[in-house]
Amino acid sequence: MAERTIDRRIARTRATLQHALISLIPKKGYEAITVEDICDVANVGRSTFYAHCTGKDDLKRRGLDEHLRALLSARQKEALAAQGDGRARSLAFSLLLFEHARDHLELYRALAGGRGGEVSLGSIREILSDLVRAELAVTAAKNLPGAAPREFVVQYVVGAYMAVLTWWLDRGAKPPPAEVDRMFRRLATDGILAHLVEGS
Amino acid sequence: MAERTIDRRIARTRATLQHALISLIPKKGYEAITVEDICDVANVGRSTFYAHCTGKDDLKRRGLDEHLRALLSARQKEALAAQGDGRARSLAFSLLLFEHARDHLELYRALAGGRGGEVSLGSIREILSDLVRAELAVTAAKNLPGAAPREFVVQYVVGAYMAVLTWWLDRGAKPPPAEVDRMFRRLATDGILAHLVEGS
DNA sequence: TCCGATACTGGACATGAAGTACGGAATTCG
DNA sequence: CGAATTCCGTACTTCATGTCCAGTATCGGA
Repeated sequence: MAERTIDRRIARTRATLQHALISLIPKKGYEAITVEDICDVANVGRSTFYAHCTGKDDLKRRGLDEHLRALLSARQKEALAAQGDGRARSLAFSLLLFEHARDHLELYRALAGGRGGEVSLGSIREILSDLVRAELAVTAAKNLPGAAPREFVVQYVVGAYMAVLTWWLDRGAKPPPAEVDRMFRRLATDGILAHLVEGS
Repeated sequence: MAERTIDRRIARTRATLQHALISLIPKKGYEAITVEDICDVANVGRSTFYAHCTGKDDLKRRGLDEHLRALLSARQKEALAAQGDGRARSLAFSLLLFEHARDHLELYRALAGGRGGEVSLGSIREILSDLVRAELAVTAAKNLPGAAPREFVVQYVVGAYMAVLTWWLDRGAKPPPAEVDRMFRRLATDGILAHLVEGS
């Protein structure tokens, strides 16, 4: 309502700043980047920078949120399609996110890979936690006595996934998403024991 | 060889600085802490601080390393004992680290819990990766075709463990270490599927 | 016990980044 | 085209970092 059509200058500046930040992260590492660096690369005055966001973290968060929104909508569609299919595949987010990461490799590598990724990984982690939590709520009717609490399982799965994702990204996203997805879901559902004894 | 007996003044100063940092983290969060804050709490001149370490991160790392060394030696003993037993228990580090964390709750909560934990978690993550890697090298003779690469499994397991550990710490380490250890190792070895259908 | 060596004090200083403020130039929208 | 908005560039304040140094306290060895 408030913002009908965004001024082209604003859009340009924001996009330029985003791109500048992303391009800077692999070179210096997120922590070492200064606001002046970003403005320098983007050819934008520092005053202008502060007119758009309150700092480095803010800029990063905006960019990440924007891209994750796209993934979320895709995930929504997938979920609906799976419901139509009759039964949703477990850990459905996995393949989706792997593919999304591959499609925006530079972005993800900058945001989540190696050093300096901790900040934005928090956002992804939370979103994933919600997805897994919802999925477990359907699959596991209630907490069995003696079993691990649901939140425990959520943390377990999401933590494992995040680790695998960043590892995959750091190594250049070599194996195709489908394969990485298969490996992850196999480990998660059947455990490492099954993985060790059987082969495929 | 070089440092026979450490000067008492040095030992005092270092310990005081460590304690000051630890006590500050829960209040302000690691990122917001300044060197002056630490010196203020510790009643130590800033010059003195820089005579001992190069900065905030350095101080933190030293403290963590020191405490992890203790754990490592314990782990070594455990590993030897298990070998004498005939067969080492899988994921042996789990119980050990949970117990160690409980015994140094404040330290771990400050270092690994909530916000500001990302820095030092890196150290723990690396150490754990080494342990798991070594364990897998024994258990899984070689990479089966079609199976996930060993490093993939390592990242998976360590990521899951770190997530569970920080979750446990953030919630006050309520369940006893033995129970958390059991839940984790069950999930890791048998997968979440087994956890969902069976109870215990 | 005493003395040389070593570590701490406390303050001054340089550096560099974070934010803020504002007049004038450029661009956009209607 | 004209009014409104945005951007530029510069200057300024604030704050934390890191270094340096002379004086003082404390330690370890003889």
